Amino acid sequence: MTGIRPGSVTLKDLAAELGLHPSTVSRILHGKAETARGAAAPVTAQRVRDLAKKVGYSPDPQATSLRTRRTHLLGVIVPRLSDLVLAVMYEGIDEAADDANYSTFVMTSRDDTSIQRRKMEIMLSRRVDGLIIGDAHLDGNILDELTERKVPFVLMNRAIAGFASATCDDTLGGALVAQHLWDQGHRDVSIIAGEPYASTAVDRTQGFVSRFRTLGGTIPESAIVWSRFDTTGGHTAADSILRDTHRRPSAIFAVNDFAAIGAMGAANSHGLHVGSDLAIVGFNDTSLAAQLPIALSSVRSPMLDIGRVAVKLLLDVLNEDAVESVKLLPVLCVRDSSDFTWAAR
Amino acid sequence: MTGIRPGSVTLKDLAAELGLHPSTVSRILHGKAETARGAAAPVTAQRVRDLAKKVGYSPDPQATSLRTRRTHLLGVIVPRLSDLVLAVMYEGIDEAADDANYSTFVMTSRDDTSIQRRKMEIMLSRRVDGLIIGDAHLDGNILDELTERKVPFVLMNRAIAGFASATCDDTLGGALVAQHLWDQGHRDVSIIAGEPYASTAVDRTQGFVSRFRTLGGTIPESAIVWSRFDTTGGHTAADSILRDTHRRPSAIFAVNDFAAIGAMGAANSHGLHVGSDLAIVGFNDTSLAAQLPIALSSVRSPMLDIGRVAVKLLLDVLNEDAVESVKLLPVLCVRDSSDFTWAAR
DNA sequence: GTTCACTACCCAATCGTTTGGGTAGTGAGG
DNA sequence: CCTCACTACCCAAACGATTGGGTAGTGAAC
Repeated sequence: MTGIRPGSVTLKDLAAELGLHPSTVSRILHGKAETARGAAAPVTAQRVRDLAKKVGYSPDPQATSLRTRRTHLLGVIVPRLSDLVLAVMYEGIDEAADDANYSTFVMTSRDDTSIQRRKMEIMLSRRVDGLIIGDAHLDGNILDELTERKVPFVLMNRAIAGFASATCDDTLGGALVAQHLWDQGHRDVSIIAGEPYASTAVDRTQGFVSRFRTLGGTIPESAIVWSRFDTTGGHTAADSILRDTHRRPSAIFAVNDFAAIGAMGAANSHGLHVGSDLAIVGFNDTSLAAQLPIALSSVRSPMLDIGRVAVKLLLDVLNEDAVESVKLLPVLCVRDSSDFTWAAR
Repeated sequence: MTGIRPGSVTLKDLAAELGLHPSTVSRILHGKAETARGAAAPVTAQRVRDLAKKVGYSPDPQATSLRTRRTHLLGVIVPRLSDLVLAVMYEGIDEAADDANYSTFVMTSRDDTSIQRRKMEIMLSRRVDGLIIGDAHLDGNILDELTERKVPFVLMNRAIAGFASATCDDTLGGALVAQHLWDQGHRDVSIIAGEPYASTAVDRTQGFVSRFRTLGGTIPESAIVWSRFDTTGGHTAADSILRDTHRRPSAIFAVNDFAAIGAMGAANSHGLHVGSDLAIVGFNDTSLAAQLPIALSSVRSPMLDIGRVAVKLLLDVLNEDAVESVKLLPVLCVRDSSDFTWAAR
């Protein structure tokens, strides 16, 4: 690293220094093995590589992609990075992209479809090679448009039928919780279901409901409360559930840890002790769950891997390989917030 | 938006369509008012703009920056995005950058100086216009190197003497907590101090200690425990504090909300009720603090603004304006975890 | 002593913009 | 009529890399 700043030295400089033509230097430094072989004598090649390293040559990505029409840039769009779940997935993306020599742009949409559109256009105008979409809405009309415009993309976290995606098996995750709560003796349960436009919310809820019914339980429609994914959303939802005097559930399944934490707060203010008076189970097993004053049961979803897989899928799309959606397996982690046999009461 | 994909139509296409020269079109579309005036007749200018809009022309950023040597790209480096504090700051950056027509690259370093170096090189090789550094270590030797290489950069969140930074007034924040705990009657306090290489940790601790001593209190060295910034770090630190039978504090100040949450977990397992047996105060007032089963007192730091200010500072540096570090004001939010007058016991 | 196949290179166009420097044409002033 | 200052443009050379297509030179085979 002798160059004051990368970019100070160009291919032409190297060529001039060595008395070669820039094209020759280019082939040596960036060509595939075969091209490089044909391009220069081994000694010359070595001289070039040595000098390049010595002066800290690094190719100008702008120039390269102007010519090649490839930016080695991936666009990532998520609702928000202040949602730990998405942040962790993004860390997975970042790692995988880095390994594959790509860089990523990440933008946030706050789950607002017009912002979503705008940010996507920004990314496309930056000429990203492809898009990882982490904020897909179930009425995915933007996606059809992208397909038509031949923009390479894959979905992450949320799935939409007909598009390649990297997700957790949310239906199974919901089912695991239903089974657990049923086994613990809970017969009256409510669900804090999340946003109805997100497949994560819908699938987890649906997985829960269908398993619970299969086991012989009943879940009235009124027991399913849609909500935001954050703590205040969970608080509000739980509050409305607990205020209903007709039917007070013995357990609540929140499709997201933060909503679950909000629900814990609400339970508290209703004078209920989480764990003994009311069971609560979350989803994602974020790093907080186990550390809470009352440890939260949660379904662990492989967030980091979801991000990594999303990159892999997108790279496959870019290589025009066939791609299949990937559903990663969730694991239930039972903790104090739901580890209490209700039947024993 | 008629173009199938942005990038399909070029300046040359527009020019050909209108029977003009590309340079004329360029001046009309991208020139400053004065240049544009001299470049074309108002009618022509309007024709050009109309066509550009109609066919959805968007300039190729690669070509532009190849020529101008400006990428309109800002590099951001933070320890991790899965730390809510940094994630929120990044959202502030993203907003401000967007407003100023810049895009951002964000990379994570896990506070590892060698990764830090590597990621910075990646960003520089991408030719970012400047860097926002959110993971500065107090022994900031990388920074001297960057200065020497004439890389424009500013610091965020963590400050280092001699470099422009956007931070919270951490010393004051610490002092606020000291005052509060003292007023509540606490005389035996411990500090979960965070990582010693981070100015946030050091300044908050120092601000606390010096105010507490000014008030007449004593804080032995052994009452200050350095730790990681996350929940497990806080748990471990609190555990070691509470296990000490010689001296059990009535209050703990954790310089970070997550560490505070970990400390709550530890208090729990020691059979202490947070709020009445032990006061705990965190820092940053993340969105979780108020929602926890026992609401956490915390110092609110303007995280979003810190991000926004960082962008502003960096843009100033890029414009070669003089820049001054900015310290934003923290506000103490008292909640159940410390709202109990000790003196009344 | 041609022809042939290599080897080890060079040449020039190209990607899409920007920008310093022209230059025809027009109308006014002297 | 000539000069002068505009106006409204055009021209061409960059920026740094890539890539299809050369071409001199060498050694061997026929």
